[in-house]
Amino acid sequence: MQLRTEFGQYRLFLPSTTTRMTNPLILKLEQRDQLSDEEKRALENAIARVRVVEADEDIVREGDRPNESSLLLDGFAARYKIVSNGRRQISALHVAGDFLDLHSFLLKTMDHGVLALTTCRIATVPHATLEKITDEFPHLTRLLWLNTLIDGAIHREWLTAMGRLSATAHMAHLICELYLRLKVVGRAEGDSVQLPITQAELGDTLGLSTVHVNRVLQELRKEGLIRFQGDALTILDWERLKKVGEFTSTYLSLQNEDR
Amino acid sequence: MQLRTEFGQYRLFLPSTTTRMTNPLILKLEQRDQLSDEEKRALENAIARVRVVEADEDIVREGDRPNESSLLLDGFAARYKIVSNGRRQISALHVAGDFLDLHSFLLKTMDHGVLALTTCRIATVPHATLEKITDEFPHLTRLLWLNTLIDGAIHREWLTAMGRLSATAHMAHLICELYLRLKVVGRAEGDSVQLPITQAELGDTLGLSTVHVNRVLQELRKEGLIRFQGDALTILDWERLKKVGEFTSTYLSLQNEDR
DNA sequence: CAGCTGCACTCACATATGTTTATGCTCAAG
DNA sequence: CTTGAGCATAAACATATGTGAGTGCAGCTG
Repeated sequence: MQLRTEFGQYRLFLPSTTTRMTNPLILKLEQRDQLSDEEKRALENAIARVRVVEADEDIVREGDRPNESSLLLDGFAARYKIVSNGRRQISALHVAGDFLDLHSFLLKTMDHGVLALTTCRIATVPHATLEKITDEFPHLTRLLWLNTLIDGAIHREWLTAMGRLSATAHMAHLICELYLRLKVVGRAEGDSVQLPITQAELGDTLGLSTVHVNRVLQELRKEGLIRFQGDALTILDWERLKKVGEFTSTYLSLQNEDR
Repeated sequence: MQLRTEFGQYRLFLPSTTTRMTNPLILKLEQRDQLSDEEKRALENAIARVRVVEADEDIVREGDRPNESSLLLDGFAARYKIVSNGRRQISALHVAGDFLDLHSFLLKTMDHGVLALTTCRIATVPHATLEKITDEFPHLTRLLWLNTLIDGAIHREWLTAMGRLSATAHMAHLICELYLRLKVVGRAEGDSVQLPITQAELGDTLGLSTVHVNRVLQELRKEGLIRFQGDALTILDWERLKKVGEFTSTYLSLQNEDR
């Protein structure tokens, strides 16, 4: 099966029965480096409480100065900004295991909002706890930093796709990325993932109109690259999809290394 | 003078005679938080050597795994990526005081190249030294982290501008940003900055063709918002330029806060 | 001072993507 | 069983931006 090759090299540690129970952040970090038991405990203990946010509600608002950061345990969320004529741009899509606003720990003021695309389970980590972690756990601090660096790498990749790829290629690129990111946190089943995102939301992500999103998706379907009905996205031809989207996964840092 | 209001609130510490001598990174960090003498010394000592890279040469290449990070002391540099048809996208522009690849400390493999747009003076900081700093100076570590977070915030802002603003607004936005960033490190003289960037490079930054960059610049000139001859960029009407570019400076974190 | 070279700038024309408006699903609510 | 909301889809038309080809200037270089 085509996907085998892509994933063989990442050596995913995904005991399929337990993944949904494991803290997806730990799952994600362990993909990139070793975590000591003490570090894992520090992370688990950092969670002050867990809350649920319903779809289409704001998780954080632009202008907020939160004193805690939100870790997404389950669901899909988006960082977004509204510009003058009411148009919206989504600058990041988040899946289980992602910190939604870890940067607010140091940036202080939110320069964008974060929205729940689906019902979201969210763990909150007080900034005071993060400060304590940075004082006491240098290695864990580096891994949290790494987390934000990967966000940055994804932003750069999106910029490139947005500026220099066709709408079709851009969409293919995004699909490749989301598929891999979901896979890493145990949210893929074979070649399929649940992707509960409307075409309008995809448009706001890619900087396209909904009409054009629709055209582009149909092209990818017609080419036999994907199936996408309801929430179920299936990759039909990974290699060709990668090629169309000019996708290489380097920027996701899916390698386990000492950091 | 119009600019007074915008800058009054940032309380810049810029003894104009000394700025060019001071390490611009320290200048930049002190805009955002207090640095102890010990921290400043640690930063100064982190510099292993200073090198000069000529215009149009690569500073780091895609695929590299550097064991040191480059701090730009003087000049202009760009992070870029080439896509299949030879088109190039610039995902970041860097000025004095910016780390060009601080992220390579933790990401390990460069997923993009960094290019000197002009002759660049570059200080190199070994990753081993950065690791030592993260082990011994938690607060300084947070400030370095902050540095990469601001890069991320700029990426998000560019994404929004690229996806949802017109070419003209996008250009205005970029000009506002560059002006402020140069001002913070003492590279502005009144309403003017030296901006030695060609229209082709601006195109690669904004995701536009050179022809359209030219059209857009002429529009901004015709509107009386800027003057831009040779390398000299002058802001003629800051308030209107901000409005056209829908620019707000929050994302640059120009506030001094405890971090 | 002749001849390049790199850039800014132009014009005519091409096209990818946006806009507007409408239709028809599907699914939940009544 | 009907209604309505939210989406995906469609077709016709509009436009912002790209493409290709060329001009002219300024500053090097020999």
